[in-house]
Amino acid sequence: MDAFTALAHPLRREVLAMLRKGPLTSGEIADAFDVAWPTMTGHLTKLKEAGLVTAERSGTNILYRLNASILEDTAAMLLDLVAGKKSKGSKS
Amino acid sequence: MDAFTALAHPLRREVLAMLRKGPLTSGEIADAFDVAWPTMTGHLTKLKEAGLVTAERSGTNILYRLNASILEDTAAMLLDLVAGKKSKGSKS
DNA sequence: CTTGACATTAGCCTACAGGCTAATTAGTCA
DNA sequence: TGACTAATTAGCCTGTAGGCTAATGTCAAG
Repeated sequence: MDAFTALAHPLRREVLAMLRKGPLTSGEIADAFDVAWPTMTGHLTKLKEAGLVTAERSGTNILYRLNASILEDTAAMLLDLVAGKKSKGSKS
Repeated sequence: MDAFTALAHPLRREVLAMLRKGPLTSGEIADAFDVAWPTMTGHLTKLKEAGLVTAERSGTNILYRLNASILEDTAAMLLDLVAGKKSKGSKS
């Protein structure tokens, strides 16, 4: 799943906003929203596939962490649509 | 349809890129892609609902025009997710 | 190795996106 | 008016996103 598609779902954008403050476990994220746990796992998997987050085990928990560079890249692509810049993909 | 969802489809992003250079008719847009005319109308309608383009009659033709401010706004929301700014709707 | 908590996978269901063809509306011109 | 062109609407079909429950895997503790 590409970043644009991943960002299309409001819940996934809210998850990203949560992760801004720091990494969180799947349980903490799922608990913050009114969805079943497997549903949240599905959203997190899509965010991971899009490269917007990274996952890392921490004992029994799994920490999800925001990957800011992909978001910045995606925002840059949007601005390219407006400004007509040709530069693509050259990041970090 | 919100802007993020509208941007999720690659063909719609390509249409926006085309419109960067100036307004085009539905026919010109449909002709540039390998899809049936009604299919393109559907995409254009979604872009219009998202506020990303505006439509205006010009004789027998209908001109579609890019609405840059919504794109800029959307890009700003993405950057907000990264930077942690609370301000929304900051314009040029 | 069994138990208990955390998280994902599997399976199923409903709704809607996205594509097509055919029919309809809107506007121009003879 | 009638005909022709441009674009949309209507209707149908297929695939997949997004939700749930139930089952399974993974790790720490005893």
